Amino acid sequence: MSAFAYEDIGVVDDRLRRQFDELVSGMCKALNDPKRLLIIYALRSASRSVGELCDMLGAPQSNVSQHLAVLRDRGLVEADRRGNSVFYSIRYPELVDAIEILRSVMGKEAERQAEVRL
Amino acid sequence: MSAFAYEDIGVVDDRLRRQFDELVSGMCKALNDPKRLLIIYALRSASRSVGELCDMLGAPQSNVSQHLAVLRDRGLVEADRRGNSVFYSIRYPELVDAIEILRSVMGKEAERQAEVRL
DNA sequence: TGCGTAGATTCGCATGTGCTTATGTGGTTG
DNA sequence: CAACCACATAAGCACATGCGAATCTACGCA
Repeated sequence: MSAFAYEDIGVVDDRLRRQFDELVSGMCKALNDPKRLLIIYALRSASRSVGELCDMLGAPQSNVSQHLAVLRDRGLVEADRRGNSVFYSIRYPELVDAIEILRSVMGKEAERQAEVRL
Repeated sequence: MSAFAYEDIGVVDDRLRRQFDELVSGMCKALNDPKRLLIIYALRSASRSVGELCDMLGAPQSNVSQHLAVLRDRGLVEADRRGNSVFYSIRYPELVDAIEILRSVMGKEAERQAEVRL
């Protein structure tokens, strides 16, 4: 594979590279955990307090708070204090769309793998 | 928050839980690395050999092969041996759509954070 | 002011992940 | 066959990440 092909191929430029670095550390990393996906899913239709999310997930409070911190620091969810509780809501509903695409791809891939095994 | 609220809230069932477990280990984990995103992006328009991808990413061959193994094991890319080289292509173009949604959300969030700092 | 509740944060640990170096393997060519 | 090429894989290390336990902070109320 000679260096002549470089022009045909195109080396990825640093701008795109940096953008994907940020994309991973900002969004993908936040979606890379089942509980965080469940949280986003739980907030899909309504905002919830931390206690409610703990009940829904069946996870200890500190754990849920830690996951919420990850989502909050990256701006994916919004915290709103009401009295003694803190209610969370998703800031970008499109996120759910992206997750749905991944779910659909996962479904197709599961089918394919089932076929292969025949 | 009393246990009475359970009926209003709804505990997430094990089915959804397992599905998100698989979603993370199957798809999200694969997308949780800048180089793997670059690989998918590079394969967006055409299939590429490992050597070409190495040139495009400017990464050592073993490293690229390892990333390709991650994508291949999860069925996100397809390997096709032609002579002495192996050409890879993406199996599900929708993946790029999902990535684009995340990119757009990242853009919005960057704007928002810039506003906050004013 | 003191107490109780809801939530956030810190710490230590076990586990996972990416990278480099080194080696193995399939296919082509002489 | 041997030499070579493109690629895959294994080993080891440095670093990140999720978790539970404990502690800290903010708010409401008597």
